[in-house]
Formats: sequence, C-alpha cells, structure tokens
Amino acid sequence: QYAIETGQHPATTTEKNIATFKNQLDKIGFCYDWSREIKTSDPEYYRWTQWIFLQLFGSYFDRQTQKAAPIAGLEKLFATEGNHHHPCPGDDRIHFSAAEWKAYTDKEQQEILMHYRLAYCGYGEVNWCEALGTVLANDEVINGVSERGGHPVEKKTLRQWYLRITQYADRLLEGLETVEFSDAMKEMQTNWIGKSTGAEIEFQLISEQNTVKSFTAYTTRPDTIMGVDFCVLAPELSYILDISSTEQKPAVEKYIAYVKSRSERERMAEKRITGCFTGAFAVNPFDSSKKIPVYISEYVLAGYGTGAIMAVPCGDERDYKFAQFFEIPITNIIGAFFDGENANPTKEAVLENSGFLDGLPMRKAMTVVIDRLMEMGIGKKKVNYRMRDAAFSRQRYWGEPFPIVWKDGAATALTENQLPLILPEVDKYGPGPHGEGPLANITDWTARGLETSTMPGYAGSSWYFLRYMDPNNDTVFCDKKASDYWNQVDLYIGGTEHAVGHLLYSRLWTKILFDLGFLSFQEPFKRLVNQGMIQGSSRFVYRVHGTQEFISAGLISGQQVDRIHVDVNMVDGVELDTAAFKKWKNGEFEKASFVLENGKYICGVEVEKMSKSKFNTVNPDILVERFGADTFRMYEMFLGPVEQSKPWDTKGIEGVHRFLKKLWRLFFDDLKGPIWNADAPTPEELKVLHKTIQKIESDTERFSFNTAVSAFMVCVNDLTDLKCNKKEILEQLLIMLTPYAPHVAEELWQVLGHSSSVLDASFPSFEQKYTKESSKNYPVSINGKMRTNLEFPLDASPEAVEQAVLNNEVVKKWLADKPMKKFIFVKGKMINIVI
RNA sequence: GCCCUGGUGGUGGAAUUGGUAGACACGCAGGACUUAAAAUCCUGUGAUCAGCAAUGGUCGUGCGGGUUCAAGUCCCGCCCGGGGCACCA
Repeated sequence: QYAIETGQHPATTTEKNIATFKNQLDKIGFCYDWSREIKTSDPEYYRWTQWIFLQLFGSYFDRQTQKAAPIAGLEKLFATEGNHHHPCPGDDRIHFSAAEWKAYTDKEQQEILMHYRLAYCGYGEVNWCEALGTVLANDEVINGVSERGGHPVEKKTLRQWYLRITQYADRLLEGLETVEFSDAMKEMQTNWIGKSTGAEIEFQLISEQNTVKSFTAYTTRPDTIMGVDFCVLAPELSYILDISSTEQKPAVEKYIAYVKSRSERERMAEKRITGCFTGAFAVNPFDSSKKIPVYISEYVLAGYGTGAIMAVPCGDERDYKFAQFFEIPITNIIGAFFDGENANPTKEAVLENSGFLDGLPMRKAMTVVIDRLMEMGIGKKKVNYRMRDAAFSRQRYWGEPFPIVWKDGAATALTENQLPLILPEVDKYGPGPHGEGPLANITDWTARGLETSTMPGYAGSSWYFLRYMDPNNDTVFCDKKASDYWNQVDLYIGGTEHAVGHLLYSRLWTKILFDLGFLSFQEPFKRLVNQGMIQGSSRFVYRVHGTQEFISAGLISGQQVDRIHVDVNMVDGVELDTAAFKKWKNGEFEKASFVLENGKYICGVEVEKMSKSKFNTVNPDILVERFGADTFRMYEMFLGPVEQSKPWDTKGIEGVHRFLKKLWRLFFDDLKGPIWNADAPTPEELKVLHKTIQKIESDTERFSFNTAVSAFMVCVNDLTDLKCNKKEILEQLLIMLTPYAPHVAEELWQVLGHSSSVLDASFPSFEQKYTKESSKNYPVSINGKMRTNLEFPLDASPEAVEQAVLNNEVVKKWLADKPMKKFIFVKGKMINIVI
C-alpha cells in the first residue's frame, strides 16, 4: 500500500524502518543479541519459508495417526486401497477405489491430492474493488465502499492458497493444556476454533421449480427439531434462485445483491433484522404435515456449517427476533421454560409439542433424534468447527513468492535446489490483470508458469523464533541440534491482538514441523505474557459518501459519511491542515473539497491501537533526547500494569526523572563531588534496604514493574530522609536498579569506585533478618467498620487477644451501651465485633 | 451482533488471598531558598457536614440489585471504553 502511494520500493522503506527501529531500541537500552538478527524479507531467510511451504504442500493430515505425513505415502495407499480409510478433507463426497484411482488421469489425480494437501489451492470469496483492481481487507471497506477512493466493493471468487489448519483443530485445542497462556487467551483460541457437536439434518424441499429436492442444515440442538418454525439459508448459496417462487424471485434477487455489497463483518454486526422469504417450504423430517417457510438472511454465512440453519424461535434469541419481525408463528416445545417474550436456550426442559419426543428431557432427546435420523438415512452426528482454513495467498507484490509452477493447470513444486525463488523487480506495484497480483505483469514470470500471488505477512512470522536458534545455517532452516538445545521459547511477550492470528499460525507450523520430524517439541511458546498496547490518539476526516467532499466533524447531521484516518501529524489538536491533506498520499485527496466550521476543518478523535495504518504513531526519540533512555524506560514501566492498554501520554514523566536525579544525589554532590562513604549501615537503614529488596524482587517476579518503580522511589526518599550515603546500601540498590535504569546504574557503579560492571554483580538474596516480624498489627472493626488497630505478639493466643481487645478504650466506648453479640477473629488477620 | 478485556480522586495508577480504599507519581494550592527564574526542599490535597482547632460524623471504587460480620474484590442484571471477528499480523 505504501509503495503504491509513494512509489518507493518496499525493500528501501523496509530497510529504513529497520534502521530506525534498531536505533530506537538501542537508545532505550534493550539488550538484544544482534548477531542473531533476521529479516523475513531476506532471500536467505525466505528460502526457508518457501521450503517449509513445500513441506506443507507435500504433506497431508493422516486422521488415523492425527499427524502430518508425506503425501507420497498417501498416493501409494490410494493405489492399493482407494481412499476408503482416508476420507477427503477438502470434499467429503469424493470416494474412489484403488482401481478407480489408477484409472484417473494424472491431472485428475493431482486435483484429488490437492484436496488432501496441508497447503492447497482452492477458491474463496474476497472483497473485490473493480476500480482499484485489488482485493481489500474488511478493514479497508467502509459502508460497502473502499476506504481508498470510495469505490464500490463486492464479493468475488478468486483462486487462493490455503493452509488446512482445520485438520489441526483438535491438536490445537489439546495443546493449550500444555502451555502457560492466560485463561483469556486460551478461551479466545478455543472460541475461535469453535468446536461444537451437533447434527446434520436433511430437509426435503417443496418449491415451484422442484429442481432442488433437499438441503442439509447443521444444528447443535437436534433435540429441538419439532420446534422448527422456519429455515434460513445463506444468500450466497448457488441454488437460492432455483428454489425461489416466481412471486418472490424479484425480492430474492434484490436481497442477494444487497448482501453481495456487504462485508462479512457488517453482516455479523447488523442489529437490524433483514431477510427475504424464498417462496419455498421445507418439510419437517418427523412430521410431513409441517410446512416450514424457507428464508434467506445475511446472518447465516455460507462458510459455517452447511450454510443452512433450522430456526427454533422458542429456544434461540436470534431466531425469536427473526420470527417476530416476519410474524412467523412460534411453536413452544419447552412448556413453562418459554414465557412467550424471550427465547430460552435451556437444555433442562422436558419436551412438549414434539410428537415422538414428548416427555423426554432435552439432553436425552439429542441422541434419540440422531439415532432416528441415521435410521432414516437423512442425518448424522457431526462435529463442526467454526474455524476455517487459513487464506495463505495475497495479490500483492511485497511477499514471498510461492515456489510453485503451474503445468497444464496442475500446481507443481519447485525442487529444493531451486530455492530461494527470488522476488523479481517490477515497474509498478499496482495489481495485475483479472485480480491477479503484480507479478502477473511480468511476462518472464508468467511465461515460466510461476504462481503470481505471494505469501501473506504471517508466513515469515510463523517460524522466525526457530530461526533465531540457528540464524546463519544455509543447509537447513534450523539444525535439530540447535532446536533441541534451545527448545521452546521460555517466555513470549506479545499482544492479545495476535490471539487468533499469529499465535495460532505459529502453533500450527510448529506442530507440522514436529510431525514431519524436524523438531522435538510441538508447542512453540512455553509461556505467554500479553503486554497491553500503548494506544494512539487517532484523527478522522469524514467524506460524504460517494463524493470527494469532506465535512467537518461538528457539521455531520444525518449524512452518510465514510470515516477515514488521517495522519496525526497533519492535525493541530483537532484542526486539519487542509493543504497538507490535499498533498497527502501522493495526491490521492487532491480534489478534496471541505465543509468548514468557523473556518476550520475539525477532525474526529478516537483512542485506538497505535498502528501505521491508523497514522497515529508517536516516536520515543524526542523523549529519550530530553530525559534520557532510563527515564523513558522507567516511565513506561511506571505507567501501569504491563498487560493493560492505555493511551500514550507523557504527563508524569517528570516524576520518574526527578527520582533518578534524587538517586544521583545520594552518590554525588554537584559541588563536593562523590559523597558516599564506607560507614557501616544502621539497622534502620538496613531495614529500608531489605524491605525494598523484598518488594522489588516479588514485584519483578510477577511482572508488576509499576509498583516496583514506586518501591524504588519510596526507598530513595527514605534514604534521603535518613541522609544515608553508605556504600553498602547504595551498592545493593544499584544491583536491583540495573534492569530498570541500566545506564544510570552503570555510571553510579563507577562512581562507587568499582572497576567492574554492575552487570557482573550478583543479585543479593533476600535477608529476612531485618524484615522478620515479631509482632503484628490487627485491625479491629465493629460491625465490619474499622475502629482501631492493636498490636499483638505473633504467638498471642486468641483468648489473650480477645481480652486485650475488650479492654481497649475505643472498643469499650463502643460497647458501652450495646451488648456484644459475637467476637470474630478472622483468618488471624482481622478482629470483628458484632453488636 | 459475537468472543475477550477493563471501568477506583482533577490525572496515571496502588490495594498480591473477601479484611484499614486511594500507596507511588502527576497536577493543583501554600510556603522556604533566589533580585528573578530554573532546580531543590517542606506542607496540604477523595467529597461533604460540624468545629477556632485538635478532631469527629456521613458518603464514596461505572449503574441497579444480591451474598457476607465484612465487597474495589464474589454472584445476577445493565451501561460505557478497548482488543479481535478470518486480506494488518
């Protein structure tokens, strides 16, 4: 995108960005081992990305062993026994015997194998923008038009590469039990995989044309079959027009056109109920007298289940609303569980109005219905996954080329010695013809039959952690000796935004490489900590839908507008620099006109993820320049808990800076020079030190860096108050401070007269001596309200405590005119008196 | 809409296990030093009521209920912010 906008080669801008980031990381004082640096866009790296892709292309998932295996073995099996024991994951209608397999042409065989490969080529729907000639992410589509240019967007079927991640669904679920991820993260991945057990049920169809005799619906609640009041099909199913009645057809066609212009996200997020009756009816398989109207609606997606649902309004909220909207009569099969106003998804009811199921508890009815369906040959138990295979090709320039040659319509792998397949130079970065990638513009490339799409950004990032273990190896992606030695990533820091993308893909790749014998572990990350995001403050302009007119934020009243991110650097507060905006993005907004308020264009504001695509990033450089790297580091830690997101705001950085200056003054006086001394510390000073050691040790251990920084501040304040400049104390302080403020710690270490580095000094073990408690403060409350504190020896008996409390003046005053009901001594921590 | 997550003073946040809510820092106010400023230091700072004051009372962790001797923390129902929802990765 940036290359198209600016005409610069992505390699150039990537290099520049890397240099900038490295520079910033160095400035902030991060200790990375740059000798292991890798670049996913470097041919020496992506030759192995391509190599791994070929392993995926050359493998299938053996359901019996639940492992990936070379596809050559499968070919041999087909020749001896057909696919009887290996049902086709890509298309379960494909069945053949050994004899039939041998009779297939080479091309037919290849097509079948493609249905088994872990990396395969298939067809899928994308957001297509004809005017731009490109595919767009849902993110880039606003109100059915492209963010860039405001052109119409619609669905288009394109040939795409996919990774068969669905075959690994169960393994990915099981693996979660072996890793230390947060429960929230595990839950997100589990929900994404979305394993559900239910049934597929075939419904007979009654339609005018009568060409389509039936359809299959997927449901997780077969027990509610007698409560089906209507069915809903996904509008994009190919046979919808074949079942529509003459009367309904115009409405159906109109509705399909409407859905085609909608992104999947918009469809799911739609609050309004939309849909259209097809004029066809389904027949309840257990009661042929029940004619069930068949609708289409955007909330049913073709990609999930069978793209058809049976709707039970008394048990499902969305079905209920749909039934109300279209005034479909509701059958109540759960008796008193249904109040007529809210659907109740209970599984506890005893079925009513359900013919042969009457009187059965729902849980039992599930298996009864499935058994009956199987007897009748019109249904079966079915495990379904919400997750779909991962789209793995992009119609873009800047990505790894696929090591694939098309020969007579069949995809053929390049050999290992032909890798890397280098990304060629192009004249322009714009799209190729017919929705193909930019590589399709290169005649030499297409003449060789090479695949013209490229791999997505996540290809290289799905295995980079393995390459760190053996970054310069030019004979293998990572020597097994190296991966055995380093093993899993001990601690992985990343944001939750990667929950269902990167973190799932890298788990998949690791599992496949494990199955194929290239690794000894099958989970890449032993422990995962989610750092929160530092968010940016974004600015928006509002384009009147279908025009080049931009309307100031305060003047929008009802017009349909497309909200577009603008670079925060072009906005002063909330006021847009309209001249700069016109020149922005290589003149994309040259023709923009503005509707101003009080002579100004006012932008919309929102706090969201800091991101290049949102143009709301800020740089640490200025702060590092002004306060130094240590202040910046400590401030980031001081801001709040690591796992919490918050907008970037430099209010308060002064406090951290002040702390470091104050620390400095314990060692050094501007006029007198070094002021530390070698005197023996007093018990009081040691107590301050060791309390701090304990606090910082435990805070650091549990990643509570913000409270650790606070503890440093308290410690320095206390030492200042005590006028303590003793070397023994200061040394210990510096050792703790090293990870927090390495530059300052190192310099002060030298001030203390050391010739070695503070890094060489070992972390002190916590000495209980000075913090050990001999007595404890007990809060005393009356009716739960705090009244006073009393100090008791740790070994005081409960009876002695009770006596002492009752003799206390404050307590006596409270008990004076009210009788005590109860004396409670809770968990040895708290004393409460009930009056 | 669905999944995840969060909501505490003027602000960022603390309270690790249901047990003294507001640590630490910013900001603000007052003061010291200074010709002045910067820097530094000291004092105060949730709201409200009573009191000259010391002090004391009441309220208070998004909203409404509940459990408990005791709720920021647990339960139920809402509201709002953030992340994700398959071509950003």
